[in-house]
This record gives sequence, structure tokens and C-alpha cells, in this order.
Amino acid sequence: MTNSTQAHAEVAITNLGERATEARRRTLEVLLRAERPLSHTEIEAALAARGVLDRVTLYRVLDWLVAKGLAHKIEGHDRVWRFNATADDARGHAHFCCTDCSKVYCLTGIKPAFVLSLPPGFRLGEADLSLRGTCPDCQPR
Amino acid sequence: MTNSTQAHAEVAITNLGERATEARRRTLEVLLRAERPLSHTEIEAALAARGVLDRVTLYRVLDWLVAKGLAHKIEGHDRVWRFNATADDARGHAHFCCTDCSKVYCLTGIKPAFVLSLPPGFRLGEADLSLRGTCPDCQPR
DNA sequence: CTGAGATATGCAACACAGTAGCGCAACGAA
DNA sequence: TTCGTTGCGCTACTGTGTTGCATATCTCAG
Ligand SMILES: [Mn+2]
Ligand SMILES: [Mn+2]
Ligand SMILES: [Zn+2]
Ligand SMILES: [Zn+2]
Repeated sequence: MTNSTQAHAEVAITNLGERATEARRRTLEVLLRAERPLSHTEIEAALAARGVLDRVTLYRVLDWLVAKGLAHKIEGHDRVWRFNATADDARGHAHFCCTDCSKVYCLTGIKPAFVLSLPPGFRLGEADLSLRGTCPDCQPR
Repeated sequence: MTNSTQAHAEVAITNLGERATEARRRTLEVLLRAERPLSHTEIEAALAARGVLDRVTLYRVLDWLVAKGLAHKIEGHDRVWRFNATADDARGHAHFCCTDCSKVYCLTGIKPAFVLSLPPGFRLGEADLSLRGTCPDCQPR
């Protein structure tokens, strides 16, 4: 279990023909194990268990993972980026941000839909759908 | 024209039974005149023409306008809030952020739609739809 | 009109996520 | 082994927004 995630991380990187450095492996491993997107601070804390990684390096590794398509990042309403290992399938899914505990969840089953009648002159790239409300952990009662 | 916007701003505030201070009037005026959401910095610059307003006061005035429903704020992808005077009708519309010039536009005609089958335990509050792409000003040729 | 309480403003210091620069280490192709 | 490239760590810095507190301004009861 633990080891399969390690292997998964390493393979995912080497499959791209890229250097699977310790920083990259360990970071991706944390993301793969997480059940929801994690902030830089949360990832740092998770890594700390087995030795610290430099703050700036972590920022760079995270950007690198995103650039290589191994992770995606979501911007919360608290001006903080959160990162999640990208499942190959679920692209462009919605995200849910809990207004109580401010945890963020990937809703891989929900994708944005909208009348795509943009005003003239606008060219559409991507669409982000971000939902807010209370998460299961925070339901009253 | 200029004066009608001034009047509009003042009336909008006094209609709520609130104090129409200079900071509030001038700030709302700037928002009303703008054709798109403005960042704190942009608003500050716009205000500077007729005398400076304290940075912190402006932050507080903007929050106040939002709390009173006279403005709404949109979070960009650059960790910056942008503010727009709220038209009474268009609630919950989508926003478009130009990936070139990073200007933000309110698309009052477009509202988010999605299958509202949230996973069990989630209670939905609001939904934000944010589109990205290139704006009319930034079209190649 | 006046003065006490409430509200708004200004200033200084701070918090915090993220970034830039730069030297050194590790890697890997020749 | 050598040397160019890539990644890492450290320090210092930005930009955006916040907190605390003293002062100014407004409101309204008396
Ligand atoms: Mn996601
Ligand atoms: Mn808007
Ligand atoms: Zn929650
Ligand atoms: Zn543009």
C-alpha cells in the first residue's frame, strides 16, 4: 500500500522521461495519498515526517508537477493554491470549498456547463466551476 | 454624466439609511463608472486624481460596499480581489479573466449550470463560474 | 445647541503566500 | 573525467490584505 504509492509516484515521473528526484517523488507521493487537494503548508507538514524539504523548492516542485500534468492546482477563496494529483480521466471537474473548515474537494463527477454564447470578441480557453457550502465533516448535527 | 454618477452613488447609499461618507461616495462612484471589475490598486489610482484615500480605509470601504450589496467582488487567478458595482438584477453571473492582459469582465448574461448531484453530505451554498481565455482587446489581429 | 456614544478614518506594524537571485550540488552526455 | 545542464537551498524581497489603536466625524437624545 505505502510502497505501491511510492512506486506509482516514481513510475509516473520516469514515464515522462524526467528525473525522479527525491523532492519530486516524495511530493507526488503526498499528493497521491491525499484524498483531497492540499495547500503548500499542508504538503510541507506531510513531508516533514520524513525530513524537511525547502519551502522554495516545494513551490518549484509543485509548479513542475502541474506543468508536467501530474497535478492540478485549485485556487481557494483564501488566496491559497491547493494541489491534487491529476487522475488521467477527470479533467475540468468542479471543486467544492467548505465555508466552515475551508477544506477543498475535487468533484470529479461534476463539470461546468453553461450557455456558451460569449459576447463577441471573447475567445474561451478553460472554465472553472467552484462551489461553496458545507462539507460532510461540517454538517450541523 | 459625471454628476449623475455622483448622484447615483450618493442615493444608493442613503437609500439604505447609511452614512454616505466621502470615502464611500467616491469609491462607489469609481466602481459605477468602471465598465469592468477593478482591483484595489486600480481603484486607488482612479481615486488619486481627486486626492488620496488611505489604503486601509479603501479596503474597509470595499468590504462595506460588498456587505451592503452595493458591490460584489471576484477573485482573480492572480490572488487579487476585483470589485464591481452590483446591478440589482444580475446575481451569480459568470466572470471572464483574460489570460493575456488579466483584465476581468462580468458576463451578466451567463450563469453557472451543473448537474446538482453533489456527493452525499455536501450542502451547496453558492457557485462561481470563472472562464478564462482572451478578451476582445487581446485578440491576435 | 450641546455633549456622549457610535461610527469612520488614518497611521504603523504585521501576517502570509508566493517569488527572485544566486551559489552550490547532483546528474548525465561526451 | 570533464563540463554543461538541471535541481536544490538559502536569503532577501514583493504584493495583497489585516490588526490594533488613536483621532476625527457624525448622530441623536436631552
Ligand atoms: Mn480537482
Ligand atoms: Mn461580476
Ligand atoms: Zn468542512
Ligand atoms: Zn485581454
